[in-house]
Amino acid sequence: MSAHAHHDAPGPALTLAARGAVERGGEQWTDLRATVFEALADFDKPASAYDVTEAVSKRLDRRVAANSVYRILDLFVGTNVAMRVESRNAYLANAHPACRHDCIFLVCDGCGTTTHIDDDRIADQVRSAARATGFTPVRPVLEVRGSCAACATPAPIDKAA
Amino acid sequence: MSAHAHHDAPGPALTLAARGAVERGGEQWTDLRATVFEALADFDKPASAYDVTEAVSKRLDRRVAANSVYRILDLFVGTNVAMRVESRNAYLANAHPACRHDCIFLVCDGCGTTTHIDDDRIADQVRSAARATGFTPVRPVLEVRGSCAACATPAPIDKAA
DNA sequence: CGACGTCATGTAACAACGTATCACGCTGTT
DNA sequence: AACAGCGTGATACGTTGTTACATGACGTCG
Repeated sequence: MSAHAHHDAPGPALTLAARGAVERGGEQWTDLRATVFEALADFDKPASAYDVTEAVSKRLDRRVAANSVYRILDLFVGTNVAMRVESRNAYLANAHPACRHDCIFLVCDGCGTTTHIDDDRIADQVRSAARATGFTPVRPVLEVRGSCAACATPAPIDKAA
Repeated sequence: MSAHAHHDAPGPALTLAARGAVERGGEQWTDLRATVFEALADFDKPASAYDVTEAVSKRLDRRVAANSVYRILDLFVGTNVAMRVESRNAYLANAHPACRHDCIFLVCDGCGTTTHIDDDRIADQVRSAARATGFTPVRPVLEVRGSCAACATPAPIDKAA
């Protein structure tokens, strides 16, 4: 575990920002929520609710119920403190809880690494294309499965030779 | 935007088109596959693999294993005959198996109805935004949660009063 | 100070989604 | 007839997500 800084905001600052966002949403910032957030933020890939449950249980040295974690994760998504990667059934801490974008996730099918782009131009086009059909967009889900630069390894999906 | 004809191709023609696409993909068009496709095409909303399993079992008047249906659905997705709605864990028959687009799904959180837009302009932008970061896109997942015109009912997500 | 309400969390059970593995039967080939 | 390849059946398992209800902390109000 050497010094790898995958988050532009360092841990404590990020947690503080998250706390602010949650409280501005009219929700409390409890110890468990803090722990869940920190555990989530420590992953550098999208983590499933069960992964987070594991991590939280380890941190607290007691068994935490998966369903509490689900609730908290949902609350985080609702307050823009975390995001859900639909095509992976997994969650990611939001590095910028302050700004709400519709971000685009780039999900590597090889290693699972997920990066994101905030391209409001594209997101706006998607939203207005939706509205043009009489649909009222609430939450765009913009994800791209593929291979990251590292795993330029091809063929993640096919059924082998 | 009323009179909605969600399947421009009528049943038999659509099934035929699907068959063509599957066979061009080097796969066989079996009776079970045909039944699965027809059952799927009969839903006007995204259907879960289990919904399809139910429907197929009813049509054939015998119990079909969910896992066979999964295999077939995956094959359909691979041959562009069906599409998967990630944010719903559900599948949709593709009304145009002949043309491969990256389509955008509009998923109503109220009634579950899902329509789709084929906007290659947006899809291309998403793909190139991804490539710009060194990522190799394979399959964009473009979905929008929200409310359809009918269910203009607001508040699909919140936790109630 | 005690009754009560509200909210976060725990517990247990369950439902939904997805995959692995091995067996069986059909079809085409030799 | 033997074999290989493929599609399917059957069974089991693992993961993901939800529901219902109980408990405990904390604040308000009588």
